[in-house]
This record gives sequence, structure tokens and C-alpha cells, in this order.
Amino acid sequence: MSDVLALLTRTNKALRATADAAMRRHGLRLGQNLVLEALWEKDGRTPGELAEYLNVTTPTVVKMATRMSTNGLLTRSRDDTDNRLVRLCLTAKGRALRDPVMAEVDGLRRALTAGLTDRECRDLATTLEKVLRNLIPLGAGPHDYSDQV
Amino acid sequence: MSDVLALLTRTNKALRATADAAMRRHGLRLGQNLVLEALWEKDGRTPGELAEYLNVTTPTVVKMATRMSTNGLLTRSRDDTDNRLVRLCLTAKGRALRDPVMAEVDGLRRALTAGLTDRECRDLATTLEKVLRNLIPLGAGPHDYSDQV
DNA sequence: AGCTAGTCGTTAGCCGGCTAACGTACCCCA
DNA sequence: TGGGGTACGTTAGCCGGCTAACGACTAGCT
Repeated sequence: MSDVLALLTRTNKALRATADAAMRRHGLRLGQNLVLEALWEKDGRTPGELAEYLNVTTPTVVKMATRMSTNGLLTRSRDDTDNRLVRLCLTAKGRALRDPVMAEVDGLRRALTAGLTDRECRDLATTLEKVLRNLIPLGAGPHDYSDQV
Repeated sequence: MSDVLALLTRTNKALRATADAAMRRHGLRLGQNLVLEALWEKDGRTPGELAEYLNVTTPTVVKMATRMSTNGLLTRSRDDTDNRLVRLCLTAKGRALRDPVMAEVDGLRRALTAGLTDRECRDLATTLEKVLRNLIPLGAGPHDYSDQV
């Protein structure tokens, strides 16, 4: 009982489905709002910068950037001074999504914790952080946790 | 501060990475252990049954079953009495993974909540269930949650 | 008995995520 | 000044997940 693993899995699945549905209402897909957020905050980032910022690999950003470029959300352009770099710049369409998408994410954030007391929210965050810290050392590389408690 | 949304996202990402690494040690991939678990519990299930049991769509099960069949973990065979049905049956290799994989999942489950008190675990589960219930009505269909608190 | 409606699995195609391999461009040092 | 190492983006290919369209089979009603 109280299987945190299963609960975490189910919660995340529901979260993904809900978030994707929310983003679709604005012509976006699940992670694309994060790319936009990063560019709203600072336009003209490179795929590599974005990848590090979003905690994702570069190829993932490249593929998403290609789709988002096709959808007219951003443009690719090579940096003048360093020809290796690629600058991802928002289009007017990409900039226009800022307010509605931020409102949507805010709504999701509130819906998520609806009916929870402040105390519950804080405790949830604290405990999740602990779980996260438990996971991080295991995530990188072929680590064996059979020696852990 | 205490952004439950971001925390949930990061936790799940770490969880997926860790779980995938754990399953790879047994020649499996992320969700394949769930398929095996379902067949350990009751062999010869159909893709549709499995999909419902795992809360996943049928095509997802079909694709996984194809890969797992290629890897010699299970076999496909048509039902004699109803030729629409396909029976997924474990091979010896698939059966042999039962103990080691269950132990691995158990290790993951324990590592996940390492350093947490029983109280913290129970509270975490309770709160996650609330969050999950908040999400479920939003997940199905083009629902608008702008009216929610 | 035959036609229709419903059930079931498969295929095609998309998305986000990853690793590995590749090609180009820069940079620094001999 | 040239060459080797390094940084960067792209491509290819895999996995889990989804929806939509398709095809085969059963079942049910007339």
C-alpha cells in the first residue's frame, strides 16, 4: 500500500496528458512551451544553450526547433561571428503566444494543487525534493543501488 | 517557490532515467517490465487486455510486444476459438526474468523513498492521490479548467 | 442464411526523449 | 601558418506513447 513508485508514474502520465491537451489549445505540443519560455526570457539562444537550460539533449532541441520552425514559431539563423552557432529567434507568432500560454500554464499549476492546503503543498514539495535527490545519483551511468537501504 | 509542477516534472524525468537504466541491466526497456509483470500474474493475455491493465493504448502494447517477441521474451499466437484474439505467452526467457526483475523494481522502490519516514511516505502518497484526482477529470477530452480554483 | 454492426489487432505516422556517428567551423599551439 | 584538438549542430535510428485509418473476424438480427 502507498506505492509511491506507481503513484508517481500514474500522476506523471495524467500530468503529461493534461499538459499536452492544454498546449494543444494554443497549437503547441508538450515541451514546446518550455522552449518558448526560454526564448521569451532571452531570445536568440542556441540549441546547445537551450538544451542545457531545459535539461534535455541537443538533438531533442534540434528536432523540436525544426517542427516549431515549420509551424512558424521561430526561425533559425547562423551566428555572424561564430559560424558554428545557430540562433533560434522568435517570430511574431511565437512572441504572441506569451501571455495566453503563460496564463494556461498558470491555470494548470493552480488546478494541480486545487484543494490542497499550503502546508500540504510545501510538504509535497519538500518530500519530492528528497525523492529527487535520491534519484539523481542513480540516474547517471550504470550505477548499482543494491547497496542502498 | 515550491513549484509542484516543475518538481513533478523533474522527479519523473529522473525516475524514468533511473528505471530505464535499471531495466537495461536485464535486457529490458522502460515499460517492458510492466508487460512481463502482467504476464507473470496471468499468462496468455491479449494485447487489448494488457492495454487496459497497463492503462496504455493497444497500439503501444502491440509495438512493445513485437520488440519483446524479437528479443525472445514472449510469443504471439492466435486464439483457436476466437480468431480475432492474439495470445501473448511468455517464453522461458521471459519467465526467468521474474525474480531478478522483481528484485530490481523492489530495489528501485526502496531507493526512491530512502531517508523518508513512514509518515512522509504516507503523506506523500496521500497528497499525490489528491493531485492525481485533480488531474484525471482534466485529462479526458478537450476540457477547460479555467473555471477551477 | 445472409448482411450488418461491432470487436479486435495491425499499420502508419506523429511527438518527445535518448545515444551514437558525422561534418563543419573555430582555436590554439608548435 | 598550418595542423590537431575541440566545440557545435545535424542526422540516423531506437524507444515509449498517442491518434487515426484499416482489415479481419464474430456475432446478432432480420
